[in-house]
Amino acid sequence: MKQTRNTTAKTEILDLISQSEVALSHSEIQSALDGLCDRVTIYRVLNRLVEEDLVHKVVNTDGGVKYASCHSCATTHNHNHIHFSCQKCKSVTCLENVEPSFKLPKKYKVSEVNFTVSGICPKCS
Amino acid sequence: MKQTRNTTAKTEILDLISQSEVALSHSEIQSALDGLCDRVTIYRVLNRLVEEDLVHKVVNTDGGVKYASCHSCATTHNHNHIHFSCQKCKSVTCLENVEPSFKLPKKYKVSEVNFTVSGICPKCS
DNA sequence: CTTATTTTTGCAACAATGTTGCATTAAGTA
DNA sequence: TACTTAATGCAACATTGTTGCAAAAATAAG
Ligand SMILES: [Zn+2]
Ligand SMILES: [Zn+2]
Ligand SMILES: [Zn+2]
Ligand SMILES: [Zn+2]
Repeated sequence: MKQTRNTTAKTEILDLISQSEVALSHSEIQSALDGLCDRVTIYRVLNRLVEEDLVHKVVNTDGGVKYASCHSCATTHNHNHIHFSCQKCKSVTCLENVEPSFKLPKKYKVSEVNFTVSGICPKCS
Repeated sequence: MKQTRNTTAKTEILDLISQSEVALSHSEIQSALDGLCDRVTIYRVLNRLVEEDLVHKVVNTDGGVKYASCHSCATTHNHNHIHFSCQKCKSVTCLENVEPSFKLPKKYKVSEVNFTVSGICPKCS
């Protein structure tokens, strides 16, 4: 297994995501970093962070991809909660307490879920 | 309100999607049509089909977008069912009978959902 | 059937997002 | 300090989706 190193880019990006209330997209991160590193580096760091389970990926209802930190990972480590996507302010929020229940036909083997709900968030209504 | 016309492209594309067991992506449709019309036309037809509720859009766990026909639309017309994305054969299937239940905090107003589960489908296991 | 009206289409150009190869830089370690 | 290997920057490319505009096709009207 390969090693992983702590670089400025990685630290800064993880800090940004951890300290954000909402999930962040690549382009939002790029603006926030303001030239600290290259676009490509951001993509690679994000992949690494997901790989290392320090961050999780959220696919929005419009297909856009955002990243959020795993606040509850220390204990349970699953990312089965719902994400809410506000159509007004475009924010994507983890609702870590909301885990939907569903029953698939037996033969399906589940390894990952992505539940996104869009509408109007509390702040916008 | 504007009219809508029945064109060859629209008919062919709707047929393709209706007769498919699995959800189809733009590029899959393009290959199947084999030059019948331009890429751009396919995008525009797909948007129209979604607009007219003849087809629904599925955003996969990897962010890819696919389209599926609405078999149950005649009666209930909601697209709240789960979609299953097979990591092996890459197929995306509507599980029209599986509607997850979940409870959001009161203040959120829901207008659309996208539930995707990925793993291994029956055919691949 | 012919003409008129409005939607659709094709094409070219553009934009956004993500990936890859390769030489250079920098982190961790001995 | 020097060495090894991961991480970065840069350029180039790939995919997906959008927009403007002139030409073509579908419906409606005569
Ligand atoms: Zn909002
Ligand atoms: Zn989350
Ligand atoms: Zn499969
Ligand atoms: Zn479906």
